[in-house]
Amino acid sequence: MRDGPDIARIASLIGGPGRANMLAALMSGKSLTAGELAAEAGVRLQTASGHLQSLEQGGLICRARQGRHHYFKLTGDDVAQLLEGLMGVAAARGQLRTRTGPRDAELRQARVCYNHLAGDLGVALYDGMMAKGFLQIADSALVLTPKGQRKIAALGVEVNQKSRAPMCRDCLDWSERRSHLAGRLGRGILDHIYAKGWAARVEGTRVVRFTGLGAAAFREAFEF
Amino acid sequence: MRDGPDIARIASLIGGPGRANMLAALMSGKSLTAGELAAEAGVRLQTASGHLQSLEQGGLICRARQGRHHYFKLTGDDVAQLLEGLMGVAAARGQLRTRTGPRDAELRQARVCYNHLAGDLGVALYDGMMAKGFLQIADSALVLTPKGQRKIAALGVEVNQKSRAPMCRDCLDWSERRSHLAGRLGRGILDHIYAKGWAARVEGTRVVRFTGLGAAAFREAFEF
DNA sequence: CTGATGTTTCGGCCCAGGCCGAACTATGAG
DNA sequence: CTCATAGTTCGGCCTGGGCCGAAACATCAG
Repeated sequence: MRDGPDIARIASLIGGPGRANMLAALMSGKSLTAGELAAEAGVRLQTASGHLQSLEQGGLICRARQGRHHYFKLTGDDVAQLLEGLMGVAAARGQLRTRTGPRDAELRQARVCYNHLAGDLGVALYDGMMAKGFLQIADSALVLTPKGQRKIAALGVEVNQKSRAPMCRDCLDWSERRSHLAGRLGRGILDHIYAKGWAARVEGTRVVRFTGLGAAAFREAFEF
Repeated sequence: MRDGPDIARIASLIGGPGRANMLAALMSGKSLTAGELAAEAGVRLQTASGHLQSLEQGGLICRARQGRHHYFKLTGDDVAQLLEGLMGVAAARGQLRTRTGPRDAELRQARVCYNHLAGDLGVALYDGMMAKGFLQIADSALVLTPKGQRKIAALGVEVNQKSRAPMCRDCLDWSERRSHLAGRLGRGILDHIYAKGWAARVEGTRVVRFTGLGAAAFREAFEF
């Protein structure tokens, strides 16, 4: 089977433990510097530098130089989705890195999944919007109902209209085994959460930490 | 970033050139024996045997013994989808294995993509069903319209109702840069094509070879 | 200019993993 | 039973790639 695109190159790129950790870190959606990524991956800077070059050359990440810093991010949604898929398969196969710690609880509570909200709260939001009739599954595909559209507009959630990415997409959580909301709307809602000051990212992790009031306001706004 | 499922193990499993070739071969949807897979990957049997064990242990493929043959197939749609995603990213990054030959033309014409039809003809079918109002994109998600449901029923296409997989899904071609139809319906249609004798698989490849009459009947039935 | 910080390049060590030849096990055909 | 075919296990060779220390390069702050 010598036909088709070269899967192996890309997969082996992701497959190195160092590079995989870096990519996982970049799933936060933020741009990170070489040093930060080295720390995430637990390797020295030189090693990281090499990996980052490989990933860049492979087209999985791209680099923006700013002064003496080099910021890296995933090249696009397709890469993020691929990594998500990998996590899904890995999780389904029980390939969890057995490590439960204090940070873990917060991660399960609310974390960022590339550009949208995941974790308990993400799942709750999804379920709530489904129950209230804002979202609906039409023929196994997720749709924002007219009622949902009005709700979103009323709340002032801004959704990127230009992107060709799907409006709603469900994204399978590896911690919960349930769906949460991704796609342009998922991103818009997370941005809205930040903008309203309901929650903030915990530096250096994927944890999204809600304030007490913020969590309440969030639940009230989206009625779940 | 020590949290989350262990991406690296799975990715590196796919990343080995030998194993990647085997997986690509299994994307045909057919079960293949160890020997066939060894040939596909271009390695000796002993090597293949080792790889197959790794893949099995990693949960990407499963084995069915039948006499002295061991048949392997992908464990599920999620794995196939993951591989598809990899192909997509690889193709988008221009990582095509530059190899054009006589077989290539047929592959671009009509081939199997795990369990549904891809290639020129697959894309044409998709476009046609869209144009005729059998399929529709509702909020960036693919839906089979009532009209489409009647059509499918009239043709006698059998769709697996039990599976929880989506009814319609679009699947991005790496040869065309366009969508074709996947999901339960995509599978049902391909089965229908075989059942009607419109086309048959070319042994050992992903090529789907239509007969002259078969191609005409296919186009007429689905009105494209 | 000098010094501090962030990143890359170079050279070398080392080991995991790919591959194969040869021998062994299982199933089937006669 | 014997022979043939499909697959696995074992042992060894060898390359590729991961990682690091040291040194070079780049950018900024004085």
